[in-house]
Amino acid sequence: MGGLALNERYIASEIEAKWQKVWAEQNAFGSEINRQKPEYYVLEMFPYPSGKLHMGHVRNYSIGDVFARFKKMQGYNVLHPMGWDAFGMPAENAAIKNGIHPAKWTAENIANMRRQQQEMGLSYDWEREVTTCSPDYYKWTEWLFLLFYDMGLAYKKKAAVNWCTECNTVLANEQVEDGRCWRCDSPVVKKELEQWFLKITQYADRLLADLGELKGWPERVKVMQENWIGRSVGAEFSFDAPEIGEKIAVYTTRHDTIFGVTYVVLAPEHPFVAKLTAGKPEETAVSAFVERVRNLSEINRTSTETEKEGIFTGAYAVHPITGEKVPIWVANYVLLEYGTGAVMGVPAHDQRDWEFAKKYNLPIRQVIAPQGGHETDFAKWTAAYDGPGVMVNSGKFDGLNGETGKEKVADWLEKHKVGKRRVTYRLRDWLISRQRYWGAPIPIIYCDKCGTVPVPKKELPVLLPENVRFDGGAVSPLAEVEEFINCTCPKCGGKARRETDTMDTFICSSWYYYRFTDAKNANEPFDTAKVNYWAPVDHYIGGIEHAILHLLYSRFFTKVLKDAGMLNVSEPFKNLVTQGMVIKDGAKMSKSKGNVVSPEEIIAKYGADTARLFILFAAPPERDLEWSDQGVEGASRFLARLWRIVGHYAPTVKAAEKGYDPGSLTKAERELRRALHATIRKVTDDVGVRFNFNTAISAIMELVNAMYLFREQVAQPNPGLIRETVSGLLKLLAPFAPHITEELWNETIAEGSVHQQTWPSFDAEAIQVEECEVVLQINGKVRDKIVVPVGLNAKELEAKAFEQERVKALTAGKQVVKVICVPQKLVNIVVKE
RNA sequence: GCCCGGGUGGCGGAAUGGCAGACGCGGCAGACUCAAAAUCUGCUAUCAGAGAUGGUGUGGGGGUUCGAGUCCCUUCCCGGGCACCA
Repeated sequence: MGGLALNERYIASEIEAKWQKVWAEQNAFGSEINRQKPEYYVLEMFPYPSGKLHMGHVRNYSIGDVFARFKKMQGYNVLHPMGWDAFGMPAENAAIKNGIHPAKWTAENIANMRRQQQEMGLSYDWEREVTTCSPDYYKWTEWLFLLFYDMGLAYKKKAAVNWCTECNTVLANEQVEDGRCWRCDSPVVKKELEQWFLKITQYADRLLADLGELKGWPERVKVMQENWIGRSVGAEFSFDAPEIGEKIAVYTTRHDTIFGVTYVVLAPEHPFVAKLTAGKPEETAVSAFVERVRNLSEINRTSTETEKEGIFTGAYAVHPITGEKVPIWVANYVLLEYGTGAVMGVPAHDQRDWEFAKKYNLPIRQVIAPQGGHETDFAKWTAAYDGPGVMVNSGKFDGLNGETGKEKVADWLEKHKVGKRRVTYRLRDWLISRQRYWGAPIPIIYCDKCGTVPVPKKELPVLLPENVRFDGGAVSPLAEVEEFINCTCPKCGGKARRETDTMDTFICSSWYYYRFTDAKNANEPFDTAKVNYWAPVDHYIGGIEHAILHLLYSRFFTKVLKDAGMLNVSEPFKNLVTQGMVIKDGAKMSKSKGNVVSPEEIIAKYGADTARLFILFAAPPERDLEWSDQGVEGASRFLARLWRIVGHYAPTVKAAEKGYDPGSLTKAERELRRALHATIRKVTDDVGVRFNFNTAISAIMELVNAMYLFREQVAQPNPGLIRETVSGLLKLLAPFAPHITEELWNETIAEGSVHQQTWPSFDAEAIQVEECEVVLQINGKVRDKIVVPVGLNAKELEAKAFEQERVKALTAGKQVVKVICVPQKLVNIVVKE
């Protein structure tokens, strides 16, 4: 041994801090545009600065770091930045609870988490760090809001919106889960408020269509987005309501059942309800019903369990084709926000309508003859039939197949100008106003004379005032700051008021990955040439919880920015990895369950390399990962094993000349060389193509095992081969365990940094084996194995198989029906008794 | 209800239609040691058998194939998403 550190035990803490310092001093992971190299942008979803890292973060960053380091070694110009999604409720809650200003609380948390990330040995370009709550960032968030405003994509409207009673703010649809707030889980109620929206619905078709381009996204994320956008193709047409001189528009996807309409239903909030009942005996009862439904919580209102309830308005509508008079009802199962807020009731062919009609004794009329084994006797039906079939009782449309019928009915509606084809989306516009302090101010001014006036771009940013009161009240803190509210109108110079709502923090995170490409630009959000060099993000890694939220918003932003000419990509993230959760004892780690393992403690005890290696080895990235203390021990043991074997060979490597004659190797040496090159091939494929790190690591473990066996067998190995093996091994492991490999590299090869090396390539000739084992099967069961020269063809192999004693014995006296020979693999002999 | 995942040893997990269980954990044994730890080596799906060996085995049932964890049909269980969206 060389009398170096390698004589001693592997102690992670001694080497990790040393190399982290060296890398920082050398700015080893800095990035700049270099058109001589292909670029590669690796990004992990930036965190909310909650205060300290949890295991989910460790997993997220470990995965990203492997990609970044691997691509860099492969010769790519890698961008791998990190930043902070720093606006949001927790900072404000801390202010209310502990009296710390959100800015201070956030800054302290960032400092701590950044330190923890550095202790993980992550290869970030810290020069590009962005913090969304910093004025030089949110200036551009405000600027982008104005861009949307100028493009007609930001508007204010009064609407019944989701209000979280706990957070005291409104929420977007995407942020309500099962009628509860996505962040604090408290019930959401509807509130009628005037709020700012972004017109994401205008991009619904493109957001849906372009999902097809995202070959590198997990199927389930695409499906979730598809469901969320919820495209449906149908028709809109009107029933005359002669009593009030209006037309009631309805939307349906089943216009082939139009002759089955026996009533029309309005949503309780529909504007015609009051008009239709005015002065009628039903008026009092209807308005009481409407009032009762409107006061229901979101959970009760939208549950499928809730019984269908309704009430007759006393008014009638005229069927556009038959001229028939049908009653107009109001019911709780019709939603104002979707379609036209009114539906046609076809109880025979819609289960909701069926239940409703049964309950209120409304007529049920069959207009579709079922196909495919369904009960054809209408009198025996116990539920609506919504399957395919042929139109009946439908006048001149009788006999048409439903699908054809839809087209004919739509043609008829369009020809007679009572309706038209229409595509509807479930997606709603994005509500972005938040009645909170800790967010980017919406740069809008209200003037009594000029109305709504955008803040001129040269006056940005609208800064958050520092001195505000945090009392947790229902009013946003900004609404109580007179100096903030009072301003002059940019148009007329008169007295005016500022908007006091701030923006949803998902706005800040919808464009941060573009800011990284030009993080310090003081004149615009980012330079177009720079963004076009790096974008899109080649590999994005984050949690599945953003399958819709952040990932949908970011896709929307990207399309708008493209339309604005600011960049030339239409999708932000080329490949997406949605990592699984880190669980322990069968449940997600959480304080309430008491099963939290602290990354800080693990790193202190075993080192960052062990933590990273374990978490990458224990499961493939997409799957949930069960935490195992013993598994961590195993990872640590492997690194110590690596340390010892490389330590053993360190003097050999140092004394070795570069290069050797492969022809001079002994059999055992050839075998080691084969193992090395096979490992290079496998790791390259697992990391670069399959994104499976656990199998890559197991392959490296096998190589180390092979080296131990080799050491037992060969006392005086070829030094050149040993050098090649140690060098290759360290390079392969470098992306996973960057510190120990750097240390060992420095103690053996000692040329620069292992992380600056070129990724090894395998030698096809080295992987060639002279002999291989072939399985001999009789009727598909393995009966023997033989070792044969690789070159044997099927015929030779078959002959060889029949020479075997066992084969002779087992086929004796039997008729050989067929023989399947797969060279280098197997021989299957099919025999008959 | 609809749509995605997923069910493989004691555990985490491997297997381009070709030896199921790589690698790791755990367990057992041997070497080293006065002894232990650490380390190194070997064994470790299950049943029968002293062993050679044979049978069984990837949630269940059926199918395609010389050959199925892998493909097809069907069914059960677990996880997730959407859901009064007309």
